[in-house]
Amino acid sequence: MQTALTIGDFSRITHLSVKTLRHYHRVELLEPSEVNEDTGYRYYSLDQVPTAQAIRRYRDLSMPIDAVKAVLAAPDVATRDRLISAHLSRLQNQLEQTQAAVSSLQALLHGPVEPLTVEVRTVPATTALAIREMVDRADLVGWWEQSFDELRRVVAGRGFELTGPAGGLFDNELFTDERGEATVFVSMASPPAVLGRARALVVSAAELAVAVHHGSHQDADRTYGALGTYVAEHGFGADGPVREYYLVDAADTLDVTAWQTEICWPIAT
Amino acid sequence: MQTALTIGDFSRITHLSVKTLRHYHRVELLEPSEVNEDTGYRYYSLDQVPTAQAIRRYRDLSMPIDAVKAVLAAPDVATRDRLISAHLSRLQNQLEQTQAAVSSLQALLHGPVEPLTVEVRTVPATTALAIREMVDRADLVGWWEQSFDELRRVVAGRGFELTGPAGGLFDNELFTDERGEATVFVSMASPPAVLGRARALVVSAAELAVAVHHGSHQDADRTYGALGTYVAEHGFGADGPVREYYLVDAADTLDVTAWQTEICWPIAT
DNA sequence: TTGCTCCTCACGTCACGTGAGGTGGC
DNA sequence: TTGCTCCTCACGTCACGTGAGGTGGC
Repeated sequence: MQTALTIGDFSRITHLSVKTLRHYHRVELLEPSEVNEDTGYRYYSLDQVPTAQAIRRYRDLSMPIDAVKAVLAAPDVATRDRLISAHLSRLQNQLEQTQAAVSSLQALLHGPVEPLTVEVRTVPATTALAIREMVDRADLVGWWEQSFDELRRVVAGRGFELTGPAGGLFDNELFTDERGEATVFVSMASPPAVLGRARALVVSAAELAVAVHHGSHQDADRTYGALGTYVAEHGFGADGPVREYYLVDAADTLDVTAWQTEICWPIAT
Repeated sequence: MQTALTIGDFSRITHLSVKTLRHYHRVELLEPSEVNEDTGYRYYSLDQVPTAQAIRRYRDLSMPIDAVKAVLAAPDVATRDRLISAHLSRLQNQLEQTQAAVSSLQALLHGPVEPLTVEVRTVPATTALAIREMVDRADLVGWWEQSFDELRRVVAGRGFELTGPAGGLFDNELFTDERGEATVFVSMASPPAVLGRARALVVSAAELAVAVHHGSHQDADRTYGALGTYVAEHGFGADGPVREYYLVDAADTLDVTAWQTEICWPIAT
C-alpha cells in the first residue's frame, strides 16, 4: 500500500518536527519518497517510518548526521554494528572525561592547595627514540596514549636499555593555536634510526624550572598554572617546548593519585 | 607583583587557546586586566590564572558561558555550590537519557518486534482534574513528570474517587512545531474548578484507535509509529490531540518493562 | 631591521529553530 | 471561499575555529 503522507502527518507519526524533516531533506539524510515538482510539497511513504525512528535514536545518541548516513548505508549488519560500537565507545570516552572533570572541579574547589616546589635544573642533551607529529589540541590525549603504547611495544620486545624516564615535548603552539608538534620519547643510549612511527631524536639540552605534578594528567593544568606563574614572577621564562617526564604513570600503577609527572618549563637564567 | 602577561604567555600558562581567550573577552567572561588603548593588546595578570583554570573546568563540564558567569559572580560559596549542583544534576539527567537511548537503540535493532494489536474504541466525554499548559517539546518529559507529581499530590490528600486511569493529551503542534499544548489529567466525577495549577476539564468524547505500549515512555515513538502507520493504511485518521492512558506506570511499579500505556490516535470512521 | 606576536573582521561549523512573506490544497 | 498547511529564504543560536590582511613590539 503506497500511502503518501504529507510532512505534517509524517511528523506526527515519527515525532520528528517538520523543521527537522526539512533539514534532513536538505542534508540528504532522509529524502521524501516523492516531491511534487510544481508545489514543492514533500510526500513520505509508510516504509520510511522505521528509518525515521532509527534516525531519531542515533541522533538521541548525538551521532553526527554524517555518521548516521554511514550507518544507514552500511552494506551489512556487521559493518553497521561496527560503526555503532565505534560511536558508543566515543560516548563512553566522553562520559569518562566528564566524570574526571567533575572530580577535577571538586579538587579545585575543595581540595587542599598543594605547596609548589620548584627545582631549577640544567639537563644535558640526551638521545632517545621518539614519535613526533603535528597534532590538534583536541586529539592530544588520544594521540599521546596511542603513541606511548606503540613506543612501549616496540621497545619492550627488543631489550633496549632505557637511560631515564619516558618523556614528552609539547610545542607552545599546541596550547596557543590549538595545533602544534607533540613528541613522546624514551631515552636510550643508541636508538635505531627508524622503528615503526618512531625515529631517533636528540632531546636538546635545556635549563628548566621543574615541578612535580601528582595525580591525573587531566589536572596537570593546575601545576602548569602554578609553575608558569612562578616563572613569570621571576621573569626568567624562555622559548622552547615544555617538557614532561613521567616518573610514575599507568605503566607502574593503576592508582592515578600515585602518578607523578615532572612538568618542566624552559627558562633562561 | 603585577606582572602583565601577553595573551600568548597567559595562554601557555592556562592552556586556554588565544582564540578562546579573545572569545572570552568578547563575551565578557574573562576580561584582560589591561588593554592598551593604542595597540589593542590584551594584558593579563597572574591573579587571573586561577579564574581561568576554574573556567576551563566549568567548560569541560559543558556549562554554558552564562552559567559560568553566574558561578563566578556568586556572592557566596553556598550560592556558587547550588549553581554547580544544578548543572551537575542536569548532566546526570542527560547521562540517564543517553543510557536509555542506548538500550532503546538495542531494542530497535535486536529486539523482537512486538505484534501490534489495535482496538477501535469510542469513548464518552469524561470529567477530570487537569493541568494544561503550552510546552516546548524539549521540556515535555520534565513538564510531564512535574505536573503528574503535582496532580497526584493534590489528589492524594483529598480523598477524591478516581474514575479511571490517569491520562494525557498532546496537541499535534507539540510534535510538528516543537511547541504546543500538553495536558495531564486524572478522571473524577466532580472535580474542583481550581486546585493549584490544576483545573476542572472535560475530556471530550472521541473515536480512537488504541494500542498498548509496553515499557519505557522513551520508546513510545515505536508504538506511535506502528499505530500511526496502521491508521494511515486504513485512511481514517482524524484531527485532534493524541491521548495516552497510563494503565501501569511509575506509581505502580519500578520495573519499567512492566509499564503499560495506551496510545490513542483520533480517528473518523 | 627582521620576523614573530598581536590585532580586527568576516565567515564557517553543527544541527537545527525562528520568523517573515507567500502559495497551494481541501 | 476560508483558513490551514505547506513552501522558501535569510538569519539566529552556541562556542568557538579559520583565515585573510594588517600592524606593533622587542
